[in-house]
Amino acid sequence: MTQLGPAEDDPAEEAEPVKLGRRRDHTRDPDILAAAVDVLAECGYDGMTIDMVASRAKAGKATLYRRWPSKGELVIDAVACMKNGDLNLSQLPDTGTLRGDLIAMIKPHSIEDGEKKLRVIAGLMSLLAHSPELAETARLSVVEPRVTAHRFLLRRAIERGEISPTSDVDNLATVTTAMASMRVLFERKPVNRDFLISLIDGVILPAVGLGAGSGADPGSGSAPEAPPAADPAVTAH
Amino acid sequence: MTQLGPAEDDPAEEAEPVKLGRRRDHTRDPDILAAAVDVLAECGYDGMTIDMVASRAKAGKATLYRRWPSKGELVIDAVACMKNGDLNLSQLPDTGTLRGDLIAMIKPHSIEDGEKKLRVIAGLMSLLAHSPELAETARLSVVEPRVTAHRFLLRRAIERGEISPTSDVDNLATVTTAMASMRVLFERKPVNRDFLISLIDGVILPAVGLGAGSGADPGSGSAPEAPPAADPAVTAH
DNA sequence: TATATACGATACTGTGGAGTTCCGGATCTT
DNA sequence: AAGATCCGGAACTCCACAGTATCGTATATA
Repeated sequence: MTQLGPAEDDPAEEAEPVKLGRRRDHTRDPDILAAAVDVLAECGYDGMTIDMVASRAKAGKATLYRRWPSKGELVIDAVACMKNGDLNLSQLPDTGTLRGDLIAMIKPHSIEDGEKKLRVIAGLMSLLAHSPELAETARLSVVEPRVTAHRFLLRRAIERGEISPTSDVDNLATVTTAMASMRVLFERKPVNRDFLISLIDGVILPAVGLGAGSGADPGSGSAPEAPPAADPAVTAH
Repeated sequence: MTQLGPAEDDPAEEAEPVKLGRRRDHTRDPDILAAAVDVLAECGYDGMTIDMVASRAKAGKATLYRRWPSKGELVIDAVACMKNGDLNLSQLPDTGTLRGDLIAMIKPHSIEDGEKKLRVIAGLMSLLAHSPELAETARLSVVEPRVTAHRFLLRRAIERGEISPTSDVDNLATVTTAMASMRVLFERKPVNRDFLISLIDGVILPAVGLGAGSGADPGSGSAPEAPPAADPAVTAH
């Protein structure tokens, strides 16, 4: 419904000229939505109270209800405003090799961001079953951008001739996000760099025929940074 | 804490001889726990009320509180009693090939069972962050048996010499469960036979060097049942 | 049959939180 | 300065649900 952003005016809402005293500000929206996301990540939907969000945003409870008709609507907006910024296809890494691209996508900020978003989703997962709208919003905000990014990198590797065009792009593009979700939600272990590299070298690359020999070091070592053996176009290092 | 089962007596509880009228029956426990699991799968932890469980089990609310001190304890027992039966390692399929074993694990009952258990976990996922005990119980009941089964099949394929001993067994054993979870919880699509086969032929087998040529049919076709090309020991068909 | 217990049903209490209302102060417009 | 509106704070109502208590009944022992 509502989109975040510093300030964005929907002209349809300004139809009738309001020129009295102060105009409709709703200038607290970003703070409130950010507070809602924080509380959701920590307490989940049912553990979150309107008072928590209000006090964390240093706002009055009435202010929230002036802006959103119910707790549910607020949460929908909060989830929607999590839609990722740092994953637009136009500025994904382009190192010349699939492995280089995948490694380059491992950024501490992105990992931390992803873990928090997963915790938010975990907090309202019981609602997703009964609210298709919220479920779709959550998917579009959290998993879809990451899967799309991976799919883009895989497709480019195919066009480059680096990997086979019969590779199962759709499934492979989802593997990393699925494994990270499993790790955060069920195993409660952090998604660190070593884990992601073990996925790349132990699952993704072998599955597209780029395995080092075949398969890889069963990821537990400290720094399995060594690139695979056979490589059609190694540009870096 | 409490384990399910048709009837199992903890001798420690029978210490003092109770020989009056009727003995401690608790004969309704299985019905109540099953009802709790059902309600959890449909409504989640916060959506579930004690009255729902009681009425679905055709029991009185007081009966539940005679047996469990609180809603939380009941839920812990309900989750614990979901621990799988049909996945003990001693009777996993043994077809002679990894692909045959993986395909043989696709059983409608097992899929349906798994989806329901995932829905239960989804319903109390927001609690897992604050209750390590419940989180571990859930993991042991739902994901651990499946991952262990896959790990067993992969290790056997290594011993058999069918796949490379450097295969990333731990990650690959988790892939199917992780992808199925993603599909059920986020994408809200059913885990059907075609999807699981596309995982086997598009991710697992290629990753261990058993891909058909390399990669497989990007799973959308109706019956991609054709086994891969090179195969060291084909016994079936 | 007499006794004691476990059970189902139902009424009850207490509490936490959603949503509402009101008010004083701050801020912008004119 | 005067007017109008938004905000933060705090009090309030209302309700759903956890947990308790009571009672009649069914069932098993003796």
